[in-house]
Amino acid sequence: MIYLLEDDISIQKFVSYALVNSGIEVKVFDTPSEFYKAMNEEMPELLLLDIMLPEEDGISILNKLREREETKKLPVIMLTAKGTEYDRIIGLDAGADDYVAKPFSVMELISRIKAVIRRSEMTGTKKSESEYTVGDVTLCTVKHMVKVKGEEIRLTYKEFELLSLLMKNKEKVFDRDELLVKIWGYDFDGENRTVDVHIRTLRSKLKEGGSIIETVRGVGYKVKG
Amino acid sequence: MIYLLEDDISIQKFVSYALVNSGIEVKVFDTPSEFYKAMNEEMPELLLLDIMLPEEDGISILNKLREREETKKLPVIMLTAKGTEYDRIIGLDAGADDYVAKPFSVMELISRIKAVIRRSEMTGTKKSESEYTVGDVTLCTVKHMVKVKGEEIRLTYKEFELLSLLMKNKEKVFDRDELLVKIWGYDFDGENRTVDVHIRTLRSKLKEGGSIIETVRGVGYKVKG
DNA sequence: ATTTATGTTAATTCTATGTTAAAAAATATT
DNA sequence: AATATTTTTTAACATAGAATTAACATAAAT
Repeated sequence: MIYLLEDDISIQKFVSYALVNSGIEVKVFDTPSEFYKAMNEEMPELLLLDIMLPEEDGISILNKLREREETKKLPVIMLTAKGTEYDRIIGLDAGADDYVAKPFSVMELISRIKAVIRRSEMTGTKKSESEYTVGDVTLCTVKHMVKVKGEEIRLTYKEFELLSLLMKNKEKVFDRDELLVKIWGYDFDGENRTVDVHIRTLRSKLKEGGSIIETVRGVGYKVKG
Repeated sequence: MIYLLEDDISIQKFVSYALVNSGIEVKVFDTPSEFYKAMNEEMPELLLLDIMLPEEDGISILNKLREREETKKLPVIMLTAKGTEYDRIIGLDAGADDYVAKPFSVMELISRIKAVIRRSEMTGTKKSESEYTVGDVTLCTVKHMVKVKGEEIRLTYKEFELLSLLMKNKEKVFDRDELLVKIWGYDFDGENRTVDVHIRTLRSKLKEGGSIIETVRGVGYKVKG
């Protein structure tokens, strides 16, 4: 779950659309007060924080977060308007994990988000959330590495994303179009049999471990539970 | 029950004809106001929403639906005119579950509808909606899996669809032609005894559980309640 | 007892997926 | 910038598995 604190509606929509379609859950807040309320109920994995906001400045919000023990290490990406705001941040900033200048592309944002989360998983103590094991196969999102019976397996980006999505949702069946949208992105318009080929290389690279990936004929693929 | 909000009469006819013939109930609305009224009375399983509408834009309707808690997760498929509208959607959209460009084929629409419903069953927290149990038999649409007394049973696509339809409507008798239309599609032109063979393999795969499927002589089949 | 509907089986046909290799695209290297 | 390397995608072909048919068996209804 990611929180987005942003008052510009068109950016809200753009970001939430992009993220949801990449399989990332988002909650959007217009105002700092709404955001603070939600923070007391559920902590997000990451915060996308606009600098210019009603009520309270983004930098001030970030400062407050960094003061409190619970939120000190919350990954934060700042959304900044190009040029104008950048200089100001440098002087005042209490340390966001990354900055993305508007306007930004979907792909850029997603890859930044993933990178920040990966880094923070590394630092943070919750090992539980970064490691998944099914049968002989262990996947570690932090190290971007997969092991089968202790042996390291080199996977490419797409292979890793695919295995990771399936393993994080073991038992759940994904149809090919769903996989394309979540991993390739909503704007990919290629053959959906591309998925099959990746499944094939995955299975073969995983060797004995490849059997955790099951074909559900007429539907798609899943990892057995 | 599916709702279709669409002002173009020829598309209304085309879609409702196609769906009704595939055993899917549809209610058609010309205008947003009629649609909103109906939404207060009965929630559909899914909404087919045209983008270009009188009174109010389809995207604006979708946004409103996504704001309200009751309709936040309503599966929505947008009907778009080819090319022209697509770009616009991407920027503004609050997240439809799928898009189908006009003109579309019946088969495509139906398979998209089924996929979206399956996926949405998965996401929703109501486990009740993705799991059905009758006697010793439990069916889970998300995992595409059936268990009898805890033991996993491997079913093929048609077998699964058949059992799933019967279990979701337990006690209701389906005649063979009805089953053919709902599972095989309106354009299947084969023997209706094909159903018998599938029932046979189902019963035998389900072992003791097979007894939940009853023959109603002279009519068809049902799952007992 | 005869007819009719359904159960059962196995051969045939069809389809989805597996598999491979080459082309295209992206990245790295010189 | 040019070249080499790796990754991704496409397309073609092979194969396993599922769907369908047809024939025969059995049980229910009249």
